[in-house]
Amino acid sequence: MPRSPATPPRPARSAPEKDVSARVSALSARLKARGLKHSAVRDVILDEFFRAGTHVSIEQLLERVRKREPATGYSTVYRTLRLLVESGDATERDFGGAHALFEPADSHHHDHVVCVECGAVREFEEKAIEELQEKVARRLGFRITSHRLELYGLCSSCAAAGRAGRAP
Amino acid sequence: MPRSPATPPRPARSAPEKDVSARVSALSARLKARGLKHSAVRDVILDEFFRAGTHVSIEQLLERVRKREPATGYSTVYRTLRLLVESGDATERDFGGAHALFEPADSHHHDHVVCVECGAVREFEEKAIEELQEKVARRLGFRITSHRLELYGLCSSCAAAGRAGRAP
DNA sequence: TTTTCTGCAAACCATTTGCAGTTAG
DNA sequence: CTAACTGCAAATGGTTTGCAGAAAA
Repeated sequence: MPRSPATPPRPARSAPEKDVSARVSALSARLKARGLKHSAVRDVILDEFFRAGTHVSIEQLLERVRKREPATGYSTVYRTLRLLVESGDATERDFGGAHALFEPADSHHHDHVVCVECGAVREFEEKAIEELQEKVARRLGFRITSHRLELYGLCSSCAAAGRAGRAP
Repeated sequence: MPRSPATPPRPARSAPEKDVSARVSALSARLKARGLKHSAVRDVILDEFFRAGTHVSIEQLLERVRKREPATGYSTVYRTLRLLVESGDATERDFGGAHALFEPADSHHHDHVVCVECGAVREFEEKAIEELQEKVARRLGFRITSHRLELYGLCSSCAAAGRAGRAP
């Protein structure tokens, strides 16, 4: 039962202002077309979600959102994220930790490397691996619809920290 | 949130008698050395677990065990499996379904292909993929300690059934 | 007004654990 | 007799859902 740290310390890249607001308003329009209503809280959730740019848990996102909308409840964030997943704008990931993590759904497929020490998540793409997966599937007579590839280990910082010990 | 069927219909290979009993008694001895006691119920659980030969959930295993030891409780199976995982004799898997699945820990590493229709699980080994994973890790500065690769799709039977429709 | 949104609290549910009685050694 | 084992029932803990009031359209 691998347990990943509750709060990945490394903030990672965050999306540039323009990208985020454009994305949010486009999405907002799409939601409206679905007959859904507009709301301030939801806007903040969307904004913070796409601004985070990394894999965030509901709790982490809630924390960010509450800085702007203090009364926000867990369920609202939960339901909004669910909405995004259903509309295909977010992807739910389970890296074995306690909580599920969510990330904006990019158009391009990618897999993940997860640091078991600090929880940092990096993405990668390796065409050759995908091809080999297809080959294996063919060999076994399977028609693959999706896959899941995650590498677990130590990121360079944590590996270095480990070698050096934790002395100040 | 992928939901895999509760009861994989395909029984898959089951280990030959001799292998199982040998394995069970060896394990039993090892447990005794740990200061643990011998018990009829536990023996049945071990026997059924290694006899199953495939990925089984606690519930599935419990069902088999109860045919021989009707009074057996869920927690006992749970605790025995936990014991096996800790001793390195079993591996816990999570293919996204409701329950965790367990399989005897073989010495050789392997990955899985899972049929999303019937829940069948096949194992495979692809050295080339492992090597590419190492390459990717090196590129990103990670020291990999483990990984997880699962292919999801339709097995040949389910694919065929799908093409033919469900007519009798 | 009507429909959707929200926060809160309760419900879910697989998994864990506490407990008291049973059993192996 | 002591320590481990067992079944049962209750506790956990993240995730979902029911509900009544608030807010859009």
